[in-house]
Amino acid sequence: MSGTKEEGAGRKARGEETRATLIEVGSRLFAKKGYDGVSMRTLAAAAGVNLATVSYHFGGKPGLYQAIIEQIITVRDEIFPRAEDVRARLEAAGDDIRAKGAVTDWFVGKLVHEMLGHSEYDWAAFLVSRELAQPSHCYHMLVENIFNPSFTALCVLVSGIVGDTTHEDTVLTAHCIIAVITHMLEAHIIINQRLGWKEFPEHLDRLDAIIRKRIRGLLGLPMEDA
Amino acid sequence: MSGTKEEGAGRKARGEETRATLIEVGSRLFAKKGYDGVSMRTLAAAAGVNLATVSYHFGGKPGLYQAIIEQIITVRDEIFPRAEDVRARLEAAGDDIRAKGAVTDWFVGKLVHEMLGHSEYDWAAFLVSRELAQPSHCYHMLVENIFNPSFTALCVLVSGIVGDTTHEDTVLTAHCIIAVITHMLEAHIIINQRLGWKEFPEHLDRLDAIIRKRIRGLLGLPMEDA
DNA sequence: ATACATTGAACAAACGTTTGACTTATGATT
DNA sequence: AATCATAAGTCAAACGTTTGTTCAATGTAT
Repeated sequence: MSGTKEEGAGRKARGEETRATLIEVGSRLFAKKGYDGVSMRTLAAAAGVNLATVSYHFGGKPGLYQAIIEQIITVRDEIFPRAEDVRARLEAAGDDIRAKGAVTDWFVGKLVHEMLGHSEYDWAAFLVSRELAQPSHCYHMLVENIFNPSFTALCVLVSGIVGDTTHEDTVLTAHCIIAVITHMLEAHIIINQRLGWKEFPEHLDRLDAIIRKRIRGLLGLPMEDA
Repeated sequence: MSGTKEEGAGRKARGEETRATLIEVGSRLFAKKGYDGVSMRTLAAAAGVNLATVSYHFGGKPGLYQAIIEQIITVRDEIFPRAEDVRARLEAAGDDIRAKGAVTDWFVGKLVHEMLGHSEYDWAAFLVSRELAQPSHCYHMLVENIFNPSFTALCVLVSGIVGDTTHEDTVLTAHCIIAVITHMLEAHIIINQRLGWKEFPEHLDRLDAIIRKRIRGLLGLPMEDA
């Protein structure tokens, strides 16, 4: 009776629904067109609210964008594996190379499903990855709360798989893995066109299998799990 | 006496130098801030010319952007290996796996040096790669003249190295290689910071060696050339 | 009655574009 | 050789829109 999500909003959360709508519509628009490519009027119209409503709730355009980033930060752990989990699985795997391969598969599989599948967070990943090439006023917040924790988890995986190597090798290899996932996101239009696919989610198993195989090879693991 | 490039411009090429300056300054600015993030006034000021000069030479903002894209297209072959060259080298390599590795090294090395080294074209690669995630009115021109020819060359390499496999595997593996190079470009700020480097060009040999190794692994080649 | 939410109207600033006058090499005419 | 008409290039100023933001008025549940 109290708070039905979609409609109603009977009692106290009258404006809370508007906030949520603006964050959702805004993140999709900003991800697709870029921060400067979206005007407040376009955004308000797409969300079905008045122009002034955005400024009322978020204080302005930068405020809405920051609210979107902050919301993404709160769900980071649902998208990206945590360093402790990676460490635990690696310790359980020990020196068994097949078990190590399984840890890699788990890691990559989670990224593929959360970032390339039709999860709630596909636009979020798109938006965040753009900040790398075109930093905004939220960049430092993202470095602290998204990029660095995710990178740490990835480094734990890489150094656990490839063993002793140089710091440079670990860092760059970790970024190779990020590269593959984010590129599939950014270039999904032309990739789907070249494969004759319509969208990734319909072929997620094939996509997952191929990416997993290539990242295994990249890490020096056996590419087939025979 | 006739046409000294930098200064003078005594005779007929009075405006030709301005055009070149605007294309160079424009490509750097568009690459860094995005099309919508650069105003005509900012651009004109950065180039040291009057605001109206841009419209005079290129007809407007979209005209300048298109001129930049067209100039990039003319130098594509200096950046990206051509499909015929890849095919020729692969045929010369035959079934020797070490020779195949050398072809891969040549391919990747060229990309690393042209796109990540301080070549003339580093900003061009940055600008073009953004079109994948955020297509402009020049997108189809880029697909025809840059993306498709480059992708074809890459597919020749991939299918020549990994042998018979599915079409999906070839396409996605080719994109994995593109992914690594373009990501190093897009994320160069945070990568350099994490490595304690200042800029890629100062460490190009290390960068080249590590990327080469990882892409060899990704393709199922031996990672060390022992 | 009160506090929160939404609305249409207006604001100054910045946007891309256009205009007309001024400057300057070039090529034909004297 | 000196002169002049022409065309190309540059510039300051203004054009009409669109931008993000603000404000006073209205609506609405508690």
